[in-house]
Parts: sequence; C-alpha cells; structure tokens
Amino acid sequence: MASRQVTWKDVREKIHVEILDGVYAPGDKLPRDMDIAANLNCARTTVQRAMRDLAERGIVERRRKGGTRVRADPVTRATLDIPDTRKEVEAKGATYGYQLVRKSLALAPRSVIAAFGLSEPEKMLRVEALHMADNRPYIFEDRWVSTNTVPELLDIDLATQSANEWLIHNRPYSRFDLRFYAETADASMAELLDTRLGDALLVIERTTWIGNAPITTLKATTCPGYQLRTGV
Amino acid sequence: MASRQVTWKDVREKIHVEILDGVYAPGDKLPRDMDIAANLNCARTTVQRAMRDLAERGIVERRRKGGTRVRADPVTRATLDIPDTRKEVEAKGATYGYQLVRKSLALAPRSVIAAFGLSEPEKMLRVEALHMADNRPYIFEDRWVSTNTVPELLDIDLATQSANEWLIHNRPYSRFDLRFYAETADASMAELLDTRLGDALLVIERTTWIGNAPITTLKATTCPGYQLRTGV
DNA sequence: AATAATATTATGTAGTTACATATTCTTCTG
DNA sequence: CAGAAGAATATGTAACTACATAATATTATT
Repeated sequence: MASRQVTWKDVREKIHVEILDGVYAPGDKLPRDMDIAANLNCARTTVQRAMRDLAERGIVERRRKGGTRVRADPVTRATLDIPDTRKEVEAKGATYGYQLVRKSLALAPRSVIAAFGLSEPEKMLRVEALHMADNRPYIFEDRWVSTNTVPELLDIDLATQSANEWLIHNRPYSRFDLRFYAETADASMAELLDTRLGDALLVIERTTWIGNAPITTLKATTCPGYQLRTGV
Repeated sequence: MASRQVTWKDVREKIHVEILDGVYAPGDKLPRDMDIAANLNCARTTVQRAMRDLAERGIVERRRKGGTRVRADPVTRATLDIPDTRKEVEAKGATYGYQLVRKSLALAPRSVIAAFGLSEPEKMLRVEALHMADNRPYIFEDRWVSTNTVPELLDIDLATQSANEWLIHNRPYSRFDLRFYAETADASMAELLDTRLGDALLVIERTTWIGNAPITTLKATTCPGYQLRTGV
C-alpha cells in the first residue's frame, strides 16, 4: 500500500508520454481535466497544474470551454538566458574589461526609432563601448538611450561604468525584445574586435522599455566564435 | 465598494514594480509569502502563484526555508519559439519547397557523437536537404539521425518528405539542446544557398533525444538576412 | 570548538470548494 | 437561413486546509 500521492509532475509526465507515443496526435483533443483527474485518482487542480506546464512549453493548447488539444504545429520552445556581459565573462573564468569608445548626443536614426515603436524622431544618447575578456575584445555594443526616459545617464561617467550596468541597477526594464542575426565584419568592426575583415559575427539586438517608455536599444556585435546556447 | 478580488497577477505586478523601483535591490530578501498575503489581504496561494511566476522569469529566487530574494545577477530570460520550417515559410506568405541534396550512411564524426553525449562512435544516417521559400533557398540543413533509435527512417523516401517532418510526427523528442552562431559561407554553401562566398550566415544547431536515446542532431544554415526574434 | 542530531521554518504541493471567464453550442427571432 | 440572444461547459483562479520538503538554526555530544 502507501503508494505515494500522484504529483502534478507525474500527471505531466504521463500525458506527455501519451502524446509522444501517439495516443494523442497533433490536433487531437484530450479529455477534460476532471476526467483525467478521476482516471488518475487525483484532484483537478493537480491536472490543471500539469496541463498549464505543458501549455507553457508549447506542447498543448488550452481554451476555456474549448478544452485541451495537442498543438497542431509543434514548436521548439527554448528558454534563453542572456546574462550581463560582465557576469558572462567572469563565469568563463576570464577577467572582464570595459572600454568606452565613443559617446555622443544625436538624433536617433530611423531604425532606432522604429525599434522603440516611436513615431517622432528624437535626440538620444549614443554610447559605443567594448567589453573585453582577458584583454581581448569580446563584445562591441552600439547603444542608444532615450534621454527623455533616462536623463540621469547624461551625467554618469560612462568611461568608468558601463551604461548597461548603470541601467540595470537604476532603470530596470519591464519589457524587452530580442533579435539575432549574422553580420560580416566591416573594416571598423574588424579593428574594434581585433579580427579579420569579412569574419562572420553573431549580432544580438535588444530593445527595452519601462512600461511604454523606451529605455535603450542596443546592437551587440560578438567576437568571432561566439555561441549562444540553451539548456533543457 | 466591490473592489475586485486581488489576483495573482496583481500581486506579481505589485512586487515587480517594487523591485523595479528599488524597494528591493538585487540580492535583497523579500518578506515571507504569508506576510505579503496578510499585507495585500489575499491568500498565501495567491502570493505563491505570483512568486512562482517571478521566479520562472528569473526575477527572484526562492528557496525552501531560505525565503525569496531578488536575483543578484539579473538575466534577460527570453522564450524562443522555433517553428517547423514549412510553417515558418508559409506564415510569411511564401510557398514552401523542399529538396533532398544528399543521403548517406556513415560513421558519425566526433562532433556529432559529442553533441549526443555518446562515448562510442556509430554509424548514422546523414541527410542533407534544402528548404526553400518561393523557390529561393531558405535554410540548408545537414542532419545526422541515429539509426539505432530510429531505424524506420532508413525506409522512408526522403526526397518526398523532409526528415524533420517525418521525425516530428513519428519520433517526437523529449529533450533538446540549441546553439546559435555565425558562420561564413564557403564555396559549397554559397552555391547551395545561392549567395556570395563570404556572406555571414546565422547557424542554428539542434540536438534532440527521446529519454536518453539520441534522435537527431542538425546544423541549419540560414540564408543571408535571416533573423531570429523573440516577443516579450 | 568541531560535529552530529534535532527542531524550526519558509516554500512547495495536494485536496476541496466556490465562483469567474471565455467560448462554444443551442435556441430563438426576424 | 442569418444573426442575435441565451444556456451550457471546460478551463482559470481564489480561499482555505493540511501536510511534504528542503534548508537553516539550534542544541546536544564528543
């Protein structure tokens, strides 16, 4: 006797295996939570918890009254953690270095205005800086900061502290947006990253807002060989 | 009167704002769920739900008995959906095309064995294929499939159906692993993707398992200009 | 004072009940 | 038969209770 209680992970596993085994094919409707609960001899809340997890993973879709069904178009849903660059470098056991390349105040180009979803062009702070690992260039960032949202940053000495670190600690964002693509190193990037002209570089673009107010948008050009990974 | 009940999203929002406002700084300990619940006049389960969400987003960390604290090293945690290539192309309003380039049976190279975490080299099925959008090359995939785990694939006509689609419908995976990086187009890739030698291309590598059994590992080289995006 | 055993405690989870909400399904109406 | 109004229903959420679990803190032991 004394078989342990059915946990929501047990339920999730059971349903997942049934989906993997083809008991329920993509698009198929699953039984109601209540029926599954009765079947597995547990509470509906337990099934609900399991189902929510499967839904969050993109394995099933749930709709009120409509019931639960296996996603017709299975997606690979991955969680990606992009750490602070300093932390990332230090986690590799390297020494982190930071260098301000340029700082200017100018009318933001249309691409920046578009990334923020603004309609009117406006003056913003542009910060170009280099992150280094063991004195070798690691990531070059070209950043635009909304001076309307973050006027204080104008008074910060960005030669000492990276704009990113200041922002993280003083103006955390509530919403963001990410884009990844590959780009060829032009002459100036090759020089900055100490690499060869024409090298393929992974670029990470990130835009952040606090509420609806734009904070910053940045284009991080990584050094050759840089890889982005996801566990799980 | 009749102020609606406090929902877990209300609680999450409130705590999140307090963190954003610096009421709780990175590393700081938050009150116990029970105290927050008493404070906001709701049940502990409601606070628990809110806290779990914040923890899943990488904003706070929770430990039994240790309590809840704001993550010391804030990360940008993003969810990335990588759709089936056919679906992706069709979602753009283009016509999907598929073309088998080569199929062979060979001893998998060390990189593949390593990706799977295997110790012994083994013979696997290699499938090279091209995905097209409106008759233009879109993604080239170089795939290795474990014939131990998926012997049936040997009998499938891969000129008609892509290995990916067959696998998705017949051998769903339970675990996977993703890597992104940039690569320069060499002569053969330039020809396959109908682009120029030296172009920077975004590469997506994916390895999948069912339980601990390796299914497939693939290197998807995307056409120039390809972008990977995440909402929220 | 170091180590092991024990108590304490904050979060995690399951059950139950009750009601909210978003759809879908049905029925009524023109 | 089309469209609107209303009923039915599966999932979503909240409260409350009870207990499980994993750390941490305390006490006992050598």
